[in-house]
Amino acid sequence: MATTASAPARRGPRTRAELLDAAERVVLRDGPAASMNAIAAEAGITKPILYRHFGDKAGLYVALADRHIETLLERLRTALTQSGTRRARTEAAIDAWLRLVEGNPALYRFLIHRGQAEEPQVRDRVAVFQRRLGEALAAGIAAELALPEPQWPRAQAWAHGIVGMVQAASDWWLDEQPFDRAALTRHLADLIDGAYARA
Amino acid sequence: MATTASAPARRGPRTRAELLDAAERVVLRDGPAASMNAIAAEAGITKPILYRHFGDKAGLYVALADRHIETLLERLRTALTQSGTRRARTEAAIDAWLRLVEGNPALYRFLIHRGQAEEPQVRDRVAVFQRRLGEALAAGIAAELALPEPQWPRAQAWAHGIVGMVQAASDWWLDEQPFDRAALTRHLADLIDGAYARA
DNA sequence: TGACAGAAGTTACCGCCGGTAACACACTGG
DNA sequence: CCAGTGTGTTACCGGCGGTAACTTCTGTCA
Repeated sequence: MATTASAPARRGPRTRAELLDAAERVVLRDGPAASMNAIAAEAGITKPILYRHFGDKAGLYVALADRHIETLLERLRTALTQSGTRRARTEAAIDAWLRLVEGNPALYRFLIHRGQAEEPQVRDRVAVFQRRLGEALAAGIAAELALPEPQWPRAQAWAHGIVGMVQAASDWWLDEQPFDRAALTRHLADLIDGAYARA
Repeated sequence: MATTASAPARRGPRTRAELLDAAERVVLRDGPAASMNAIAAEAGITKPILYRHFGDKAGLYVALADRHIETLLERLRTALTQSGTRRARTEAAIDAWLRLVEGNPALYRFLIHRGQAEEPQVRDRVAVFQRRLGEALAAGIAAELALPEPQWPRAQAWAHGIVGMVQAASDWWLDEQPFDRAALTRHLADLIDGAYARA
């Protein structure tokens, strides 16, 4: 039916990248509840091929996330190691994150909001991303403060906390938008800077 | 089979509380992926009764969450309004949260970690809890700092950020446990207190 | 050129899920 | 005695993630 003479429907192999493109389109359109059938249809193929490529749904989602995670981690590391004041580094790192959030909320929700969850395996593997963010930030903080190794756990606690802070504030801000991105960056940097203690 | 003469299997009505008890047992045992069938079986009944009581899975989960949310919110409000130093209030609020996390990780994951998610309706309604935490904290901060109304959004940004901070730090800490609860409380209170800026 | 290995892709199925329709049984009040 | 109401059941629906088994195409090498 779908494959009449007028629609040759390519028999050749799809590349992994093409499949991921299709999957991304569907996920960004339907949210993380996107079904494997829908993704396969979007890619112009059927389910078993997806499973041959990615193993299971978790594998597909991880592959999807990996395309963006490295980019973002790199931007954060750049922000964290740039020259200038510590405050500038703080703001640059937060802003790198908020730009992603503002520019593509659907992608953000997919990446960090572990939207799918159903299967524990998916939750765990996607949660890894948040952990990697935290570890990257912990390294940045330890370097920033020149902390000796015994104090690393403290830096880790702070780092994972800060990642969660920016993430939760992003969620709230996406819904409410009471001010622009730059203002949120400032407010969060203020908080990390100890503005609450001084207020 | 399961209902032989030796097991009369009660024909009388189950109360809503009994059903919630059973649901809670299953959710804490199997995680948020617990199926309605499993919950019904645990309660000694069958699915349609659950649906008569709670409408759908989201309804059951909300009812389940509501049993604990008010308690926790009350504890937080108490901590936020107690007398003493600001630092003491900060630590008391964080510690109230961490006690729940440490005392019943499974319940914590269910409440805050929006584990289920599959259906958007469930996600949204469960996410409401985190929002309420944030709003309660925002009120506390606005009161603490005697902020005029125009500055409330700033307090909200901080509050929702801090809620996320404590939550993310809890997640990490539950897995790693590099120090005890009191130390985590101190570290997080330090961060809010501006220790990073002073370091 | 042609037989063939193997990748690419399909159909058809499995068990389970959330959710519902339709029916069976007890208990009460008129 | 019987209707009505609430409690429970069985049996089903469509759709999900995932898989087995088969077909069809394509490139390779004698």
